[in-house]
Order: sequence, then structure tokens, then C-alpha cells
Amino acid sequence: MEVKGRVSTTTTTIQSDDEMDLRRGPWTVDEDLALINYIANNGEGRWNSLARSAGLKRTGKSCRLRWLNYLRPDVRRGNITLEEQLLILELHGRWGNRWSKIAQYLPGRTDNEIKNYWRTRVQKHAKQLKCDVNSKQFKDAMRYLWMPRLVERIQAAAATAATAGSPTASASATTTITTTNNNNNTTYNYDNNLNSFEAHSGNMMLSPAIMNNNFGGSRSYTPENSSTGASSDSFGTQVSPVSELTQDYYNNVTAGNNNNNPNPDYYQQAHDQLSFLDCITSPSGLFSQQLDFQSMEPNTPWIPTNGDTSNGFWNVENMFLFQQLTDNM
DNA sequence: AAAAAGCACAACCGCCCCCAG
DNA sequence: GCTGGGGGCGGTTGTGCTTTT
Repeated sequence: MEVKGRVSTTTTTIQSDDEMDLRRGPWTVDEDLALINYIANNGEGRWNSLARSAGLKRTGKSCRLRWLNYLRPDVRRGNITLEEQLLILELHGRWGNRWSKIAQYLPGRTDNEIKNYWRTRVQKHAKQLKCDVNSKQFKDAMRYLWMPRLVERIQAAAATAATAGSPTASASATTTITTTNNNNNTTYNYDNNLNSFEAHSGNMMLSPAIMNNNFGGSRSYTPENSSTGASSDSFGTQVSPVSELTQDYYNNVTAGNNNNNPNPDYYQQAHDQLSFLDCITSPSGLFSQQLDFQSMEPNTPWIPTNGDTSNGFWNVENMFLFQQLTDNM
């Protein structure tokens, strides 16, 4: 499929022979493999020359985006979890549309994905409420209605999980989410009574999994720093033939349904990198097992049966509460 | 069953900043 | 100080899939 110009080729100014050959639009399997192959052997960076050297008729920017948003081994796809939703709401309230900054606190998520989430889900809710997404009205609705509901759902799911292993779990006054950025932990204590977050920076609660996986910051992949190198046939290790490796890697990247990268190596890595979920605490302390909230969601009353984790909030009760809230402003 | 509407997401664009020469 | 290339970022849009009518 030769696609030249995603919108309209009439607006594209062709300036050189190189640019004349540039491809646009969806990436093909061959292109993906070429890019994966090249980065596996040479690392990333210098994207324009990388594109030429790899024989890709793409701009450097296009290669960079494709790698960072799709092909990179630690990219995590699938539904945004409740904890992630909570963090996005909180961090957006703090920083606005600083998607890349927000993404740094959500391991494996790309700025593009968070941006898409915000536009498709959050802005939809604002639209439903007939108010601007940046209005005080909507921000208050998020802080006093949406976020507490998310916390309740997280705690309900945590309690469900804890009940299975510990009969002492109960509702908590605070919900703690710990995530990392450049190996610095930030612990978010959400006060259920005050409807507010309090952040604590530092290296407390830094689990070995986090220490061993530098997934904060740029999360860039190089064979040297990739923890996938722990596996003998992983992407980060020089094995031959590379084409088989990358084909296998690519198949796994593209085969996922919901998809955390299903390649066992990368899946394990992604699993390790989600360790901030491990750090969600209950009053009785740290849960020992990973909390898979997505799999729990269908069992919680907040979740619609279609599995959409974001649409279950604006029910009649909450619409009423929102009305009360806005009436008192 | 077909058409329309809605949704999710990949990809591109333009602007900006940084930095080496 | 200036310039050009590289790269990061936020905004926008096209497309394919799903849901609704």
C-alpha cells in the first residue's frame, strides 16, 4: 500500500528527490521490521540519519514516533487502569496539557495515548455536562465527584483482592499510589475526606523491580540499558539471525488483543514495570500480589458491562451531585 | 441488514527549544 | 551572536472498527 499524504497530497510541497520518495500513512510490516532491526543493532537517536541508514523512506520524525508510540518494547497498551485514570486527572490538574510530563509518571504509557484518553474520554464527559473541560465547574466535578469515585473503585477492587488473601482489609481514609520518575519515587496520598492529593517525593518504597527497571524519564531503549537483556533471546541481546528475532518480536507486538506485549520476555518486563500497582497500599499495608484491576472491573458496581472503565461515572446520581455542586457555586 | 453515528487510536503537522559548528 | 539540524511537544485529523438507529 503506497500512501503518499494522509490528508491531501495537493498541500504537500515536494522539495527534493529524497522527499519525493518519502512515504506517509500507516506503517507496513516490512517497515516496522526494518526499524526494529536497525535499532536492535545500532540503537536509537539521530532519527533522520537512522531513517536513511535503515533504508526507510520515512522522515526521522515519523520513525521516532513509530518507535516511541508503538514498537518500543516497553510500550504498554490496552485500557487505562483506574489508578492511571486517577493519576492522569490529578496530574493534568497540576500541569495541564503537558502530556509528556504526565506520561513520565505512567510507566509504559505514551504521551500520545494519554492525550487520546483525555480527548476521547475526559472531554466527552465535559461535553455531556455541557461545560468546558478547562472550566472551574468541570475541574470541581473531577475533584469532588469523579476522582473520589475512582478512589472508591480502586479501594473496592483492592478490598476484593485483599479479602481473598486477608480478611482484615477495610475501607481506608487514604489511597496511596506510588509511581516513579527517573528513579525518584513519588507517592500520592489521596485523602478521601479532603478529596485531594498530597505528593511525597523521594526514594521510599522503591521496590527492587523499580530499581532494576529504569522506566522513568525518557524510557528510551538501548541494548545496553534494556532490562530485556536479562533474557537470552530478548531484543536487547545480540543474537542471530536478527531478522528472526525481530520477526518474532514484531509478531508478538502486533498479535496482542488487549495487548500488553505478549512476548513472554517483554510481557514479563511490562509486568515488572507495572510495579507501582504493587505499591498501592491498604490500611493493613502493602498488598503482596499484583492487583489486576482491569480483570476485576467487571465485578465492581461502578463498571458498565461493556468494560469501558471511564463511562460508568456519569450516572443519574452523579449528574444530580454535579447539579448540586454547580448550583452552590 | 444497512446506514449513520460514535469512538479509539495511529500518524502527521507545525511550532518551539536546544545545541553544535 | 547566528544558523541549521535534531528532536520534543501539543494539536489535529484520517481511518477503521464498533455501536446504535
